[in-house]
Amino acid sequence: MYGAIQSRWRAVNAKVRARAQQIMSVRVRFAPSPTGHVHIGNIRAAIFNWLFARHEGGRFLLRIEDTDRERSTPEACQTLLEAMAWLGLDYDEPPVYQSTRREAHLAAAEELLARGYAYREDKGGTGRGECIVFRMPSTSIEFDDLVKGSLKKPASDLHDFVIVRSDGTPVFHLANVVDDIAMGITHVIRGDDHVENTFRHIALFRALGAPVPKYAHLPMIVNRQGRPYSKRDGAAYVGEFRERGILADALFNYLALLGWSPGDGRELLSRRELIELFTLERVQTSPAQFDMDKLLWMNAQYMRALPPAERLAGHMKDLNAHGLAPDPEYLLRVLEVMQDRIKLFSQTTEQTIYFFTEDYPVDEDAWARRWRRPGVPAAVAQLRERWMSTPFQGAPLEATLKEVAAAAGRPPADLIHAVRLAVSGTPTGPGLYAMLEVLGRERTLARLDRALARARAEGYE
RNA sequence: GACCCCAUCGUCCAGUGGUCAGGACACCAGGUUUUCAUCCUGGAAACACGGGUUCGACUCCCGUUGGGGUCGCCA
Repeated sequence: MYGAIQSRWRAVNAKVRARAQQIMSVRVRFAPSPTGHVHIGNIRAAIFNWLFARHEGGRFLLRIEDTDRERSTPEACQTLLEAMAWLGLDYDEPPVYQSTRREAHLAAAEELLARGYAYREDKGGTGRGECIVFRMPSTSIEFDDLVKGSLKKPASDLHDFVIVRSDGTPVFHLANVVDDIAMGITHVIRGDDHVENTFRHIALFRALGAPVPKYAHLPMIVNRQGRPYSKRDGAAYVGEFRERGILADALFNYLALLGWSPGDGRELLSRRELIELFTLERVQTSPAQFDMDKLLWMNAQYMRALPPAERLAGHMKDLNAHGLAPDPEYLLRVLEVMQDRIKLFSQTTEQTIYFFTEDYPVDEDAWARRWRRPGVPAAVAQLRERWMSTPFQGAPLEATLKEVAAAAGRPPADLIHAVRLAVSGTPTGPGLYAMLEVLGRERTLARLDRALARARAEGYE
């Protein structure tokens, strides 16, 4: 008997909890205005919203605030959507285009008017006609910011503001709040630059009879001078990072760590781990300076962890973009000897050009430095003759070089560097013998012949 | 100017009254290597300043200084 009551109570209780859960379920949104490029500060806000939603098992929504018809072109929206997709910021409901919600915004304004929360006015007698002004309450407004703590504004600092322009279009504040209500937003996670707006927004929520969401204001991403990071400070838009060959996962990981950390020192975090660890409580209160060096380092970590096929594709793409289309098998061998030397896909061609064409740049200073040494050209000439019949593999090539060097009474390094410059044009790169193996005998000998001829022409011997 | 926010190595973060103030990037040195990159080892490097509170402050409070944000019929 008692057990039955208890189990029934448990069932009811579970139902109540489930219902409460449904009502309270987290709903956040990213609400950018499409401008044709997506700033890292904005996308970082999107990332935090996304992580929060995923961590809480809530929903992440997208609202495109395209009411500024000047900038909000279809292309700009497309850029935004592409950036989201590239970073894997998937949203749980179809995007809401704010420009389609004008009627709702104006209806809300009418309601505020009807209920005395707003009034019509020809502000300052500008002759522009009547606009609708929201009447701020005569009491102070206070709220608990999830990252900044308690924030308060006395009534004396709160001023009435326009919610519908004299041309009949709704202003940002009105549209933003009306849409947040319609979308059932429970948490507003946005940039620091919105804190002042929050007091107005809270007043609007109340006047509209809607529950006020929780707020979390993120510190800004700044430049070396502590000012908001802009395109003048380097890559600032998502598209630029993508073009430079930065991996989406690396950028995501790096941005997640700008203003937040799990607290245990871990930095290389998978998406899964980020979701699991993310909490607003651990969000930093002070601004963070963007550090490209660290992003580059992180990108290198992600690159080497990439599945081989994806790595190959990434490098191939850059080569293709430069008009090169090497055989995948051959490219694979090149990458094998290049090891961790390429840190960005976008630098592939630049660093491996000599593997694919005879038209590669030569570091003139290094070339002269290596070839002008007396006896070097002659020794290389001998080496070239020996290599005609040496099995073209690392060990024998190395043995031969050392023999020739010894016979010429020179350290092997002298020949190694001279040969390196001759066959690759650059003083840096993979181990010489591995490089020669990939290049093959024919190309190697031809390049040595050219170098020898050049040395002769320049009077080196 | 008014209102608000912020303040630990060069940078990003740990640190929530008692620590030799820790990690990462960058930097420097050494090792590995023919070079470069990687990798390994080591090093230099910070609590803005001044008052309190306390037996004891990087940690709490106040002020100063410095930086930033907001003050639109932009979003």
